[in-house]
Amino acid sequence: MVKTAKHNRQEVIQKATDLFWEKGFHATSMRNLQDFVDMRPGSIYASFGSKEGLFKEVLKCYANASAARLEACIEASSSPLEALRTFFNLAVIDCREPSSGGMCMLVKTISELTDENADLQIEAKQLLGIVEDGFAVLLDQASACGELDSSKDPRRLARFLQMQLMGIRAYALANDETEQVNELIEDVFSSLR
Amino acid sequence: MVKTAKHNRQEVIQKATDLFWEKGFHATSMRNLQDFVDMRPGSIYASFGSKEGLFKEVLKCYANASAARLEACIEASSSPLEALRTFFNLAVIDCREPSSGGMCMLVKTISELTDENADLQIEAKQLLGIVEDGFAVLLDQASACGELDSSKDPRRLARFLQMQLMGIRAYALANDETEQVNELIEDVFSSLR
DNA sequence: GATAAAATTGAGCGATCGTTCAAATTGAGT
DNA sequence: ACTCAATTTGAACGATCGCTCAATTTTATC
Repeated sequence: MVKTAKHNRQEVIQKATDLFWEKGFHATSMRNLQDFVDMRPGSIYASFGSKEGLFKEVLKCYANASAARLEACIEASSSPLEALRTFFNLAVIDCREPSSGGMCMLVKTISELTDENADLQIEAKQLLGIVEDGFAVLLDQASACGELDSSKDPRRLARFLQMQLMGIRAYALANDETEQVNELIEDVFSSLR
Repeated sequence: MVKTAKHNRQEVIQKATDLFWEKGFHATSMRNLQDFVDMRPGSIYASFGSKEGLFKEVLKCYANASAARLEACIEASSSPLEALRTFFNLAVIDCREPSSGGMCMLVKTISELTDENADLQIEAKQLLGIVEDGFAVLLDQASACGELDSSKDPRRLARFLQMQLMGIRAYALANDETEQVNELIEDVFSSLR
């Protein structure tokens, strides 16, 4: 027998992601969430325990989706660097669709939260590390197949790329000129060579 | 006759900056501010009109201070690129002192706020533009005095640098390894040549 | 020192916050 | 159909939100 619960957990998390991503943790009220996912407070608290609990679950799903997208870029591309390039383009496009909040949700979370909610901060930092690890693996491959100057340290390059992606998505928030943002991606990847 | 008001306006704004920068707009309550600047609500509202009004004034002062710091870096340096390098180092150090919020306050603001508070968003975007203009002027000089390959477009390079600075400060939030952050600055400036 | 203007105070407004829980509803096993 | 556990509901809790304003204190002028 299939799941018959009125609210599919993944759908709820997805909707909560949309809202949290756009408005941030503090500016999203439980009443906003109740309306948006069409659940009453008791149900939400029975499922997720607290606003923080729901948010933490949202962060995990978001990071999983990011890792999955990077994987998809790899399979759709013929080389490691091309995969990274595709991933960057996707991230910036996602950044621009009005439904999303713009920046990487993990960065936005780290930026917003303080020592209150320390556990959420730590969670977000760890999840960012996972994505960076994915970059490092790809850059290792790029180095191995000669697509990248093998004298460069892949781990350091991964940090460099992670930083640049954060920068581009932040910059895109403040500057609506799509062409200029695309030039930034261009500049990043030409600086790799 | 000198100003004898109990609360110097600039001091109040500076304290408010510290609090807003660290906690963000939404997470900073008026009661937090009342305690921190030691003023009662009536006084604050008489001076600044609203929480938004105070925040907008804080943003302006923050941007002015940034521009002034860039100017100071220019005077303390012997070349345009060296001035930029000093400015980057300063920004990242400021980023790391625990009193401040870490990221550039303007980026953090744009990241946090939504269409509610649209005027604050617009304000922050414009102020960011001013800093970028400062970069462009410096890069123009660097190009003129041969410190920079004159085939490169200074405006585009200014956007590139602005993006990188955003990226580094965001990255520094998620990664506490000072050495790795310094390597990032290294990488950015070596990619300019 | 009397007086008027300016600045500051703090109790408290209505609204909203995250959260709880007794009651109502639903779904599976018999 | 009946039962019982699981799920969902929504009114309501105390706390806190941004903010107001009559009352008080401070300051400037004479």
